[in-house]
Amino acid sequence: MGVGGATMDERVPRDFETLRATILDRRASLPKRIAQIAAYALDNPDDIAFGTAASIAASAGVQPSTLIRFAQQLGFDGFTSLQQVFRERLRERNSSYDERLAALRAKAEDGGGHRAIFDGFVAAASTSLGDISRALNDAHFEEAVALLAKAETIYVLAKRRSYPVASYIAYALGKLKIRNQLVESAAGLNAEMIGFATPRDAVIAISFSPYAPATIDETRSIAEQGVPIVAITDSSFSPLAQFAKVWFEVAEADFGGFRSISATMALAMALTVAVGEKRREAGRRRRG
Amino acid sequence: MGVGGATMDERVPRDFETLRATILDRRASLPKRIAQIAAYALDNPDDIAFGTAASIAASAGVQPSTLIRFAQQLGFDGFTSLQQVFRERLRERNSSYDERLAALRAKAEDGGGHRAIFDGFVAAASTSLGDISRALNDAHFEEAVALLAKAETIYVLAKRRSYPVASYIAYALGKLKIRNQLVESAAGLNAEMIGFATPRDAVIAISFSPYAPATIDETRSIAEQGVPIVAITDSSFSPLAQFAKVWFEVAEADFGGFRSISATMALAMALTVAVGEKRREAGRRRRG
DNA sequence: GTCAATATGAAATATTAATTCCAATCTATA
DNA sequence: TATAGATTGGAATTAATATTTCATATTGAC
Repeated sequence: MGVGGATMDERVPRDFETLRATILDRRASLPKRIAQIAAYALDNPDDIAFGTAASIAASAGVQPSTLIRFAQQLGFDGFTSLQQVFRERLRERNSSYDERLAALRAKAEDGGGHRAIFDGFVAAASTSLGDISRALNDAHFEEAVALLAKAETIYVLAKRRSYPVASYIAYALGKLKIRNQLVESAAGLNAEMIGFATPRDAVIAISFSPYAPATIDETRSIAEQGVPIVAITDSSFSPLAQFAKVWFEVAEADFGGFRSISATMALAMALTVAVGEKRREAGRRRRG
Repeated sequence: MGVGGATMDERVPRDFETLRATILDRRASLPKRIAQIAAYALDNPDDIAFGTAASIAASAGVQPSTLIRFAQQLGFDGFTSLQQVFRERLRERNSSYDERLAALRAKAEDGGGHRAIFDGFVAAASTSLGDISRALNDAHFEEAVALLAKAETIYVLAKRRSYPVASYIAYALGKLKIRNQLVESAAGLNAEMIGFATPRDAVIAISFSPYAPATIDETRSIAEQGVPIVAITDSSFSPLAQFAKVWFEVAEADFGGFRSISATMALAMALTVAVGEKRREAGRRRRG
């Protein structure tokens, strides 16, 4: 005591890369069984993340107590805390942007200037794009495109935060000469407008939590008329999903309480252009 | 075989996609708390993979027993076996991510359906975000924020392709309780609306080549009334630039003839939120 | 080859987490 | 509105898992 304890400098590796480096560094000086489990850990990190001490020890051909000794030698206070590092690694792989976002948020909060706000929104947008790129289901996309391509008129339905997306879709459809109807009558004639839709038409409905009641109601009533619906929403439990023939789940990252809209926009643009494309293909085929 | 026991049909989902489909299928018939945990599970699959029954239940706002009932309703014999499915998903995702990406790229290249269109828009959006992140001038941004923060009313001016951005800004300003006016009268009263603006107000004008003549005209006339203008446009030669106190040049990448809009959106959101922030700061200072 | 230090195996124990059970509360129905 | 059935919350119980302990084996120095 008093003279600077031996364990004082034993900095416990908190991330996988540091841990890996530490292990490789000490490799030569490790006793046989410890070395065995060390090699196993670096070769099968996923097993360490999910297994139990007993199951891992068995796979590696050692006793559970050896596994714990290994963890302790590295400075952890037991197997459980060593395992955290391996689990963290898996999580981070999936969402490496989350930390960056958190950092930016912190910076923006303690007065990092307004630039931090801008960076935050850019990061949120990038994250969202990455997520949707991974999550989008090809088959659903094709199905949605097919459904929309054969519609006589495409109705576009969205309020509030989703409205900009709807107005963009309407603009792009117009450019592509695809008949469409943005449901947004200031005069409160939405119900009448919707009344004209038939099963030969189609709907793109967009709504995110908290779902605008008007969007839900309108979607319901148009679905009851037998008009097929493509929904863009943020959870499979969204009230929109139950009415839709096809739906897309878009998880937008948020910054400062405002969610990004980039992933939704990218999806909307892709849908629109793909529908245009499909119609051209179909037209070509029909003409010969 | 033959007699078909009662539990025989209870096919337990062994992979995540099947599980997901099963949950969505039964969604409507699930009791409240079970539905709550079901929604949480699909929205936060990683948490299910890593958490303990107690921690997950707490995050989802239910009792651990509810979590177990949920697992049992799906045919698992307990939480632990349900969790296996979520863990398996993570392992697979990680191990095959690179392969999947490569396959995707290959497919996109030899015209593998409409997915390529989607990927193209995601790529365009990412590029645009990267570009603006590098190009944005901090000083200009601060200047624009300052100018807008002290405005009595913020007028938002945009047509056609830029209109979705304008509607988003108007929505966000409204949420932040900042007085604003979206100039978009269907009745053709834009000129009159603009007539009310004074030098104590401010304008956000957005227009990209080919510049909508109406936007240019309206921006000119409002500038002549001495109202300060922040412009978002795509070139320093843009007709908007000459009227603006501050302007931002946003270069959006395009795909298939359609330009991305993500960078503009990110800038718009950042401007809006930063203005809200600045007003709060100013308010705090004024009050003490 | 002997001794001390270190490492290992295996079982005992302590801890933590999953599961079950029961009373209380809702919900739909007559 | 009374009642049966379903659902839920929370504590009690049971199962599992990590950790400790101690006896035994191995290694290296003299």
